Amino acid sequence: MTSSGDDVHPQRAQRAHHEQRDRAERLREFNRYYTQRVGILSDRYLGQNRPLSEARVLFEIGQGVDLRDLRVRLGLDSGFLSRLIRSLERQGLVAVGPSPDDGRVRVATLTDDGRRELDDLNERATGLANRLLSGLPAAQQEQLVSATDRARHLLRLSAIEVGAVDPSSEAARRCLSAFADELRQRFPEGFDDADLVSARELSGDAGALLVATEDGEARGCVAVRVIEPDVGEIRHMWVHPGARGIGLGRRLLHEIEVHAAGMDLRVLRLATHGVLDEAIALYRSAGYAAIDQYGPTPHAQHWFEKHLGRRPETRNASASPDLHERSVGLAPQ
Amino acid sequence: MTSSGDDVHPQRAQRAHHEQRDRAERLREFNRYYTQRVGILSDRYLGQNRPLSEARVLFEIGQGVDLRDLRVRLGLDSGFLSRLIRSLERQGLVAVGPSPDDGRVRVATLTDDGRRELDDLNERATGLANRLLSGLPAAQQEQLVSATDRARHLLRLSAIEVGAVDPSSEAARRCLSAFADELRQRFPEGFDDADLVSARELSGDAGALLVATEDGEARGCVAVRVIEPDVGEIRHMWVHPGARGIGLGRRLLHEIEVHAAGMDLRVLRLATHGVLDEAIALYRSAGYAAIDQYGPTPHAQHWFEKHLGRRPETRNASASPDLHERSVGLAPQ
DNA sequence: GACATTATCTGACTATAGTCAGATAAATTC
DNA sequence: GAATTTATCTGACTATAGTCAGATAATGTC
Repeated sequence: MTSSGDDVHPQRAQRAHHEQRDRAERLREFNRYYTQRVGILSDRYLGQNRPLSEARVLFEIGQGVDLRDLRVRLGLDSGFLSRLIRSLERQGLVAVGPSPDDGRVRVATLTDDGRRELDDLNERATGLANRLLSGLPAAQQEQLVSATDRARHLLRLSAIEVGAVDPSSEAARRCLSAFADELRQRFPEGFDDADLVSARELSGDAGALLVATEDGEARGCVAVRVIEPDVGEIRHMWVHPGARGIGLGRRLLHEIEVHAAGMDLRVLRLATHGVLDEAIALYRSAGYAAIDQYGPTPHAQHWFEKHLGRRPETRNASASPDLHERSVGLAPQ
Repeated sequence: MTSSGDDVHPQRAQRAHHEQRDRAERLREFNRYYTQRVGILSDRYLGQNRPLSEARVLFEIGQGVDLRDLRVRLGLDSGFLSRLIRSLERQGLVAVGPSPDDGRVRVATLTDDGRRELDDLNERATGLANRLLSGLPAAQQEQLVSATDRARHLLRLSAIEVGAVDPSSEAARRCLSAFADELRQRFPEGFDDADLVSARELSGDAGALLVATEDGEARGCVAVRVIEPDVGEIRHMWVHPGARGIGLGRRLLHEIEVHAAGMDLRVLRLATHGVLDEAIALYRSAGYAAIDQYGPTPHAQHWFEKHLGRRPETRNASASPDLHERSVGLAPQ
């Protein structure tokens, strides 16, 4: 599915394996330090006199929740949750009543006291975070939260699976129609579903469709279609609005390049609409060069091309950092 | 001690407060996501059939530890630890014996079985980290661990306290002598303690000495000395070898600038030796401009100067990101 | 309308994590 | 060398977190 060590040269494969092992150790080192020092933020320190599980439930209730949802979300045993809720009820922090939709389901809401308690909890958590930050000058505070933002985004990205799907499948069609819906809104001239590539053109040797899914939900797609011998065209690059800014576009582009290389394509072209600035910036930074119009490309004002090397991604760690950064696009998006 | 919101203009103070609040929320958001998704790395998933506390003890024993140290390091009740060790002993994973130095103290070591078990534990933890990373292409894996490295360094930096100390105190002298020891090794011509600024020149209106401490241990220092009306000289900038690469030099420079501004100094000068490249790079990126020699400065080949604005740090978030980055040094060190 | 399913609750358990008050023996202080 | 301190151990507790097997009532399926 993902191709981080797909390599024919044993030496390179060896090095890639080594690099990944080191990265795992770096991640573990972070985890050790973080849980030791910041575990405070989540741990019982927040609950003060309250068990952690009760505090967690209080956090999750918010505007009122089905106990059923709560159980699933927190992964709790139904008996355990029942008792937790009962205890919070006795403390006057939550009220439970039947759901209007389903008489079996019970809904928990915060009482005024409960809301106050939750505000307190939040206050304390933010206070702890602030105390942690206040040790640093503003510029370094900003660097710290930028780093944690970035890490959070990439952790989320790592939970998204990207893989080839049958373009005529229900999932594929749903994803493409969400893509079409968005283009309809963004293109001044509108967009017609007929401009989508047919399922036949994305199957077998003719092309491929990759779909990105997070917890089973489609979060983006990208397609490639053979337009000449050795030449493929990237189509339908789309990232769900709720998954933007985490590097999914860049990853999809990488994955489709790997897939295209696997189809023995040597050149990739693509056409894009002038209103899609963020896409244009992505293509440029991923090594695509502007070219003249190369064929019938509806809704397009910009055309790009990239020659795939033997390996679509240069992982040349021994080269200068600058070169590396440019070639694989380490620059922030 | 630290100056992140030291501001005379109420409006600016307001905004600074707002910014810090937002940063706290970003940190909390990271914490929520991280503990939920990666808590796996540290949590009971590692211990498999073993309670978390036993697994933690197993991790910490390593080459053999005093139970006394272990108790302090893990913050455990002595009775509790005693029972944990007893349980691991019964499982044949650790052996305990008396300490050769102190008959009261007991030392725990891993048996062969214990070592195997620890290897297993480590294997599993690295495997989990790898599984997490393997969802990403190599370039984005690298971005992720770079972000966590950076976050770890800055979290550590936030635990370091920087403050003015009496330059004739024991702590100050120890720190300065560590500084002098290092210069003796790095300067081809050697270094004489007589070249250190006297305590008198760093006291009262004449100057100041800031020391950075982590868990009570000195990790660096920096001094300022008034050399002309309105003009101060930065001296004795030093970061402990074990605390390099986390941004402490930059922070010390910032703190001394704030301190100098508080002494109504308007210009800061400094002189540095040619072999200290990393220091020279720091001064440049913090807005210091090279100048001609300005006075008797032993062991120096480079001279720098910076004019302090009313506020030594521009926190001008509304300016272009590029400008901001340049002025406060967001560039990686 | 019989039957299966689902959401919650209750009672009875267990495991883990810890706390606290002495007891004991070695080391340190005076 | 007596008194104090320190490191560990033991026994007796408590709190938290969780599991599991039914019981009950509302819903969905046929």
